[in-house]
Amino acid sequence: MNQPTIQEAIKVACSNCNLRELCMPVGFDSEDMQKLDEVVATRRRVKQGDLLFANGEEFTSLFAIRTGFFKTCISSADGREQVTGFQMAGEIIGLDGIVSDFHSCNAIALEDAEVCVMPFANIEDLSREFPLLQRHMHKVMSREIVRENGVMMLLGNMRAEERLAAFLLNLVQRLHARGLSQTEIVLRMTREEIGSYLGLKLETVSRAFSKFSEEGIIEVKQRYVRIIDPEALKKIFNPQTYC
Amino acid sequence: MNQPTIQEAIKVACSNCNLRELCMPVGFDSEDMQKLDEVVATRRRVKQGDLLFANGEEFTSLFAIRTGFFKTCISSADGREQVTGFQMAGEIIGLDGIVSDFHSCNAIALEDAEVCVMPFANIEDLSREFPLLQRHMHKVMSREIVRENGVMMLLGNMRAEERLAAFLLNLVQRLHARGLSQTEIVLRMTREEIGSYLGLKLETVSRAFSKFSEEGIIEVKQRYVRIIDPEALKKIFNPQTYC
DNA sequence: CGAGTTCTTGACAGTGATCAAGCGACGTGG
DNA sequence: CCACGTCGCTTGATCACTGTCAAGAACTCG
Repeated sequence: MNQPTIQEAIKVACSNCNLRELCMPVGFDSEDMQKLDEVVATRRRVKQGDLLFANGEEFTSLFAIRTGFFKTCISSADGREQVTGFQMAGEIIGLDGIVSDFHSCNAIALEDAEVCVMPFANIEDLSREFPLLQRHMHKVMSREIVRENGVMMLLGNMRAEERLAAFLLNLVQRLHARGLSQTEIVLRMTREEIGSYLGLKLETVSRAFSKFSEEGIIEVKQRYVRIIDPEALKKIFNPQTYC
Repeated sequence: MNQPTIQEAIKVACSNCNLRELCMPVGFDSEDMQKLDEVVATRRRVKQGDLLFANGEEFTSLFAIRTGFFKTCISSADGREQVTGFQMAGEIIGLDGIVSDFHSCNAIALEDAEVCVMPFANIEDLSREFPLLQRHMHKVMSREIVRENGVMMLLGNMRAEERLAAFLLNLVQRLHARGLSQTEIVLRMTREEIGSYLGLKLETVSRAFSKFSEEGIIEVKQRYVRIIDPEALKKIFNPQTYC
């Protein structure tokens, strides 16, 4: 579980990465793009179940996910765990560490993964040189703040089925943005992890899946989920708009 | 409610502001400090109940709170409201707007307030010039992300009394950092607003206050709260550490 | 001083948690 | 390739915390 992960020396450039539009700013000419490649020091592989970083670990780098799927989670002193997010290809992970120079959550790979290691010092240096990169980093952080605002709404105001509907819609939307199906999902996380993210117990998550399935809104078979009636899901998530 | 707020032309400098250490980076020499004064364009007064900015409004500036107390909140399509934070003197408000150039929440003054208007363009320009300022802004955003992670833990895993204990401890700690009492609070928000922040109904908040009061942990009289037994509060918030 | 807002408290209801049992999928090793 | 063990998932029964509804008290502010 805790073993050090393989550090790879392959130096691969953002400039010819097909995920560039997801994790890097757009609008660079090819010359500047070369310089921008310096944000990525190395790549690193993380096996399923392994930590990308852990709570209390020193913060040095942000990570751009190239392949794979992560969860971030925090635990309270008495051992209760809260999943704070699920991250997929093209997303940036590690922002929690900036404020104190130590990570305040665990990042765990839910499937074998590869990340680009971006030393934060490089990011800050290049941000001073390239306003586009500076702006991009600000937007990445602001986006995370806004996402968490939305989660607070989920956790504070929504009922179990609304939360799950919102979760599925968000997931499918992000997967679709990556060229995957708008209707079919293979979940990378357990019912318990979904429940932790949504402030529910795994049984409640399971029951909500079953209910949606009975109502013909989705088809569920373990980790496989097919969305049959996305409008019905949106209606559950957001009743008023549809009344 | 929505009327435009008074824009004041008084140009006041960070360099001789007693809140500088709360909202600005430390370690500047006096010459650089002069330049840093350029982040603040003007000040603005906001009356109790008025909006500092509203959901959907164009984002141009961050605001540093000089005096007063704010809440930020979002509403779902069907009108449910979620308070996403309470902000006090020295704190920065408006980070939600960076990602899309539009604000995604409402910021409402809970008492008459004055803020420093910091055009974001100024902040970005000066951040490129002053690494200390750049680092500071990154930390401010990261701190907000980490704070929201903590709220997710509250909302997802804690029970009503744990949430209220955490809320009171957090509030008193922030007030103490501003030179106010460690034991006495005058709440600026209603039970309903506290409840919204904590994912509870106002009656539940009221009952938790009453329970703490009966147990001799706090003394409550409407908005006035005195913490008699902070250790008991910490124990409620975080049971395991004390067993 | 009075109207309206905020807060408290009680009674009851409902959503989701808890406890429990069994099923199904998957991976490993014989 | 099959048997078996483990882990994850489903489903049922019951319980408890918090929500809802209601009424009245206390406070605030014009």
